[in-house]
Amino acid sequence: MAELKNLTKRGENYSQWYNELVVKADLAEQSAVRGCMVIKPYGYAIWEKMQRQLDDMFKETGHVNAYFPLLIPKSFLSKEAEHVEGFAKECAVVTHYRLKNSDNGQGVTVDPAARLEEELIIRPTSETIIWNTYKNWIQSYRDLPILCNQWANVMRWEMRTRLFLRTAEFLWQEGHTAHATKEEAEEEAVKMLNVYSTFAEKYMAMPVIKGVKSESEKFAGAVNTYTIEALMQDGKALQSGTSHFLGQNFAKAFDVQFLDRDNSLSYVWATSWGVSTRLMGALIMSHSDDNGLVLPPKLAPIQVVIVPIYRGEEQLAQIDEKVAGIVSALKAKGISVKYDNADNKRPGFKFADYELKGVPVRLVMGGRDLENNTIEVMRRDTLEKETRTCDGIVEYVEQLLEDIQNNIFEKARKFRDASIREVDTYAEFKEEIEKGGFIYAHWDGTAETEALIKEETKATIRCIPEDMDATPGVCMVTGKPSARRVLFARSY
RNA sequence: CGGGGUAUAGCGCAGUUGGUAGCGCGCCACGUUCGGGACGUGGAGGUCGCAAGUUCGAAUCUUGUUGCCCCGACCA
Repeated sequence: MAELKNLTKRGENYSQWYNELVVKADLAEQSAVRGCMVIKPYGYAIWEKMQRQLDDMFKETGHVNAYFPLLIPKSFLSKEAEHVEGFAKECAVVTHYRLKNSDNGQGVTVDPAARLEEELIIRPTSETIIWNTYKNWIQSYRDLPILCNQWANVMRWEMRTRLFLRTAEFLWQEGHTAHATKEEAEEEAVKMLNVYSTFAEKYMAMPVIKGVKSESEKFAGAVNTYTIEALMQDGKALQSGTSHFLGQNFAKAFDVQFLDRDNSLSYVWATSWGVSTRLMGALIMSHSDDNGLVLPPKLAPIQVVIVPIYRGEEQLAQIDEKVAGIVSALKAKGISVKYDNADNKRPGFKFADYELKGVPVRLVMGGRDLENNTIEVMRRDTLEKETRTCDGIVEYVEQLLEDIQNNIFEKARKFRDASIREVDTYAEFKEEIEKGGFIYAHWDGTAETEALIKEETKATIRCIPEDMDATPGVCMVTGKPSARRVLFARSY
């Protein structure tokens, strides 16, 4: 059992608070392997719920799952110029295929005789290996579209890592689609971005801003990168999912052409899109409070926990019996419920522990309740407690879970909305960016200005948002014409 | 790769002028407890990161070395 007390307050040191929370709530821990993470059963249970929901949504939009190799020949990676440029600096490379006993008799060493003729790259993303494969799958327009997704691990050798937010190895899904027309591919990229934003808002209860990345922030090898950007409680933005319109870049790099209806040969149009275990970090930093995690009911592995308070085994037996009916009725409604009658922890400990773990609803039954046919109900989002009659408790809890889901979304949305400010001068921008949140300002559209702003303020263009005011103006830095305001923030 | 820390029990730490290892939490056993993080009694657990050196004697001093953490550069 983790040490539960003395979780750092959120305001003091957000970074430290986040780290402690992840560890103490039993979600994950640092592994012995550099930059890698062990996702513990409780954390993985949340990820599994995310996976299942996303997978359903992919299926509904016509996608199928497949699996491609972990290792990518070096030559594949270098076929698309921008792509290799973007990823080269963070690739782990396999150079040998055999070990041998060390000469000094201690342990094993890499056998120099077993050097690979061509090095293999541990995938940082799978576009190249997949397009090398799609080449063989596609001859005619009748083979299109291809709508594949894969659930996989990838590896990016990051300098500095943080649990869930940036680990050297991470789990994700990556969709890779091939289309006959540009329009269809663009539509696909937008469609999947919408799947992500729906998932974020409806399931994670996390409001997001949809938009397009600037030229310098887009994916290496993409024509356009669509993104959902969320705001964390410390005022920093988090890119939570991306969908790329790849144009014909990878088709040209891997020579994937198809014969159209009119017998003309053309290159295939592509998209790719992904979300990762980073969403776990997003979830944690969107809702948690000083008592620990706050999980949206739709993703909570345990939605309802029931704690008995008793004197003596006889009373416990009575409570067990009374609770059993409630448990089975809740389960019948598809609600996941845990009855914790372990006798080695006292109630107060259990209360604190389940709050730390973000369980949305807690029911408590003690001797008084047994006499009165009542039960205490506590909701995690507001920490409010009330004692209610047991009659109709199942329906009440069912409704309460829905209320909590909506409430934490609304709370996060209000926080996010209040953090978006329009700014017209660079001086004002510099001042406002210190306060965190999103700044909506005019920019002349050049990479130079963007780089200058990043250099001077550490703020980046998070996206050119889809649903926000798009009237022209003048750049806050250079005074040159600006097509529209864009969204700035400091980010993870 | 730069700058700053740190390394002693599973975790968090103390250890004075060099004298042979300690505290809290956790863990195990038993008992009493149980409406917001219980208590008592007993117990298990450490070649003090690693390697040399100084010394009668090193967790402590010297040199080397390695790991980890924080701050930058890089990024989902």
